[in-house]
Amino acid sequence: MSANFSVSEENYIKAIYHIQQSVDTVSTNALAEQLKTKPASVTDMLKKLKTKKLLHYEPYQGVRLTAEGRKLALGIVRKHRLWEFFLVEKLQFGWDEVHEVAEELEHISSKKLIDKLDAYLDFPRFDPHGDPIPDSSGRMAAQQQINLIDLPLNTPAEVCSVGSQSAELLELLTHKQISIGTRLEVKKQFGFDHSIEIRVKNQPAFTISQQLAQVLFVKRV
Amino acid sequence: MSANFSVSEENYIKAIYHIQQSVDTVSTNALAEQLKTKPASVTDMLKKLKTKKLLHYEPYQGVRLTAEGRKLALGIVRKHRLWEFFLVEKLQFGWDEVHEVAEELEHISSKKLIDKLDAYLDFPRFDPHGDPIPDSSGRMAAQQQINLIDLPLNTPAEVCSVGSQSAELLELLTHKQISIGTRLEVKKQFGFDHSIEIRVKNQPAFTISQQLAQVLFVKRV
DNA sequence: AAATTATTTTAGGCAAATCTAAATTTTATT
DNA sequence: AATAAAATTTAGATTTGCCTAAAATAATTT
Repeated sequence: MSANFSVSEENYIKAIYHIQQSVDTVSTNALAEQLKTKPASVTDMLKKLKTKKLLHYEPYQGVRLTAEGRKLALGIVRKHRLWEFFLVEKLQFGWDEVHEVAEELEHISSKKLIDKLDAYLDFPRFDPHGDPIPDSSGRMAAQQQINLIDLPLNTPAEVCSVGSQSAELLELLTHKQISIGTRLEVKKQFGFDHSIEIRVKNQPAFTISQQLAQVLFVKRV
Repeated sequence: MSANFSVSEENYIKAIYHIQQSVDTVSTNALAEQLKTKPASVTDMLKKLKTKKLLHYEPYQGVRLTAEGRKLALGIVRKHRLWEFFLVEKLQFGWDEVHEVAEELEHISSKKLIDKLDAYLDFPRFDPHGDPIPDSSGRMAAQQQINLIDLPLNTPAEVCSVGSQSAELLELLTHKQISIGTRLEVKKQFGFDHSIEIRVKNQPAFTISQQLAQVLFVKRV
């Protein structure tokens, strides 16, 4: 039954899946940038993947995965995250050095392999970055969000929710230029007042209070 | 330093390596058959691999790996056999169902991965088929040959050497249609006279004496 | 030694996945 | 609404790895 796709095709499907986490329709340019290729190449591949019914695509209208495409994407994500878990848990890799290797391993096709690996690892639900691992039928836990207070030092993360909607909080966030999607790392933690020093992009680091940190939820990136 | 080769290139190098175990120089046809491709395609690839200095090749003269080619081949063999060991030992695959999956895994490029896997498996010296696993510098134990007497029941094996050259022995072997390369399995062992019943390919099983079995050396296949 | 057969190489093409440059369509701006 | 800018697609090439058919070379047989 389940067809056989090239590494390239799988990478396109995976990239579309990831971009669709934040926008409904994926643009040719966004895909080209993500895949480090040229827009013209993307167009070619989209036409091919459309004939394979993995995505909805009309010229100039962007692209969305079909149910079948999503299923394939979840299979690849499952493999990627299980292999990452294996590398960290069993082979003692650091969680920050597993991505590249998993990018290769995720294209190994044997379903039996991945299901046996899953069982061997005792069906982990989150990978070393905190991202949920789809089970063999494609279901997975909601995105794991952690409190900024609990984010380890020097771990890239992205603000994904804020624990209050008060005007005062929003004013403070605006002033600090923090919003949903802001990427940051914690550089220092001060035990005295539990304040933390964070760094956004390449800007200079600055300090935020315990009270503020406690209402910010992030996911590792 | 170590360059990056395509899956196809690696498969050619590996095939040449294996064929060179029994003959010094590998013919285009032999390679084509092993790789399930056409001789013309082989010629193309040989020309390419020659420019990469992985092999010695002159038109019509067959091919031999260079030291560099051999090193690459040993790296691939190492990966293949370590993954096979992993699949059987940790993931509970049967030893007869790991080959295909290992054919894919052997092309994962990370050296760090394979060295960590090696350590995790506690540096095994033989894979589940009894073939030796090269260490990280390419050294490996001699081919594991065992006496036919010691071959477990129902284990496919191949005759690889004969412990005597006597005419009488050769006559007997000819009559039983056993030669180097014959594939067989032991189906029964009789304690009374230590004779064993063996089966060659799909032919009916037949019995051979203890004396004969003792001079036949096989390797698992 | 000549002729036949088998092996190997060359020549010319094809499909996948990419690229650059040019044309087209959409979106944004005046 | 017209124009400028941005995004996207088309057209035409390139590379890799494979193919078939034909030519060249080597090996075998008579």
